[in-house]
Amino acid sequence: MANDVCDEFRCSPDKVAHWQGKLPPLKDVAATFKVLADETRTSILYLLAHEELCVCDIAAILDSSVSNISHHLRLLRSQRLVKYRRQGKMVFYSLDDEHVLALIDQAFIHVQHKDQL
Amino acid sequence: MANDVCDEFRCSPDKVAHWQGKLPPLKDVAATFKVLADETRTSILYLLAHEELCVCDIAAILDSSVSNISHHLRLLRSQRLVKYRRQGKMVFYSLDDEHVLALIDQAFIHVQHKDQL
DNA sequence: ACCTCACTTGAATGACTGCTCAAATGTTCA
DNA sequence: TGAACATTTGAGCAGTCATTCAAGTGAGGT
Repeated sequence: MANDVCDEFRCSPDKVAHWQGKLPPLKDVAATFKVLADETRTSILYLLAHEELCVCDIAAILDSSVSNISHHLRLLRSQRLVKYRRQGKMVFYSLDDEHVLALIDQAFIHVQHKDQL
Repeated sequence: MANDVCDEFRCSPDKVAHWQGKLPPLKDVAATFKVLADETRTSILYLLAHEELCVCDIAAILDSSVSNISHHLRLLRSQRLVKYRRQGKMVFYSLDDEHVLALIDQAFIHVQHKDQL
């Protein structure tokens, strides 16, 4: 006889019932965050936000291998976050979706808010 | 003698030199995205954005185990994304940082923008 | 044609992550 | 005190991920 039951009938049946099938498709949202959840990739996006760069440039700036950067760019392409352009032997990458910048900025705000505690 | 060298002196030395030590600390930003990069956790945040819930409620709604949800809540707490309040035997969780909602909304926008291609 | 170079791709490996089970905490009630 | 219950915690396991290495494309120059 408690106000907040959590036995047999599982917690608050009303709340549970209220949410049945009402959750939006957060799978894709999580997938988007998954691509951003890597320092190398956020760095690439940060760089491309300022200027168009070739794979070799990015690798040199981030002090990583060309192969590794190429793998990451492949992931970013799969989520339509970056686009590329061939010029001779080189491939230049740039941002495909400006929304991503807003995402990164927002994350920055959170980090600052978290640290000032 | 090409305009866009990418040998010996590594691509465009000017661009590379320009970015030396100028990258902001994106490690924390990536860490924030890492916490959001899981459907269960984004679902938890989405739920808590609407109402305060106990662990048992969340587990029932998301059709997962209490133990699993508790593990995820621990992660969310470590990033100061949720806060908790004890009431008797139960622990009620709620959002600690409203900024996160803006992040999730922004990710939603990107997903929609990505799909309409 | 051939060689060179920028980049991509695939396999292999070590590290990390999400989930589950079992045991431990902490709170309420008898 | 002791039993019952909501939650936490730790260990273990399977799957995923980031990085490296080696081989494969594709374009330019000779």
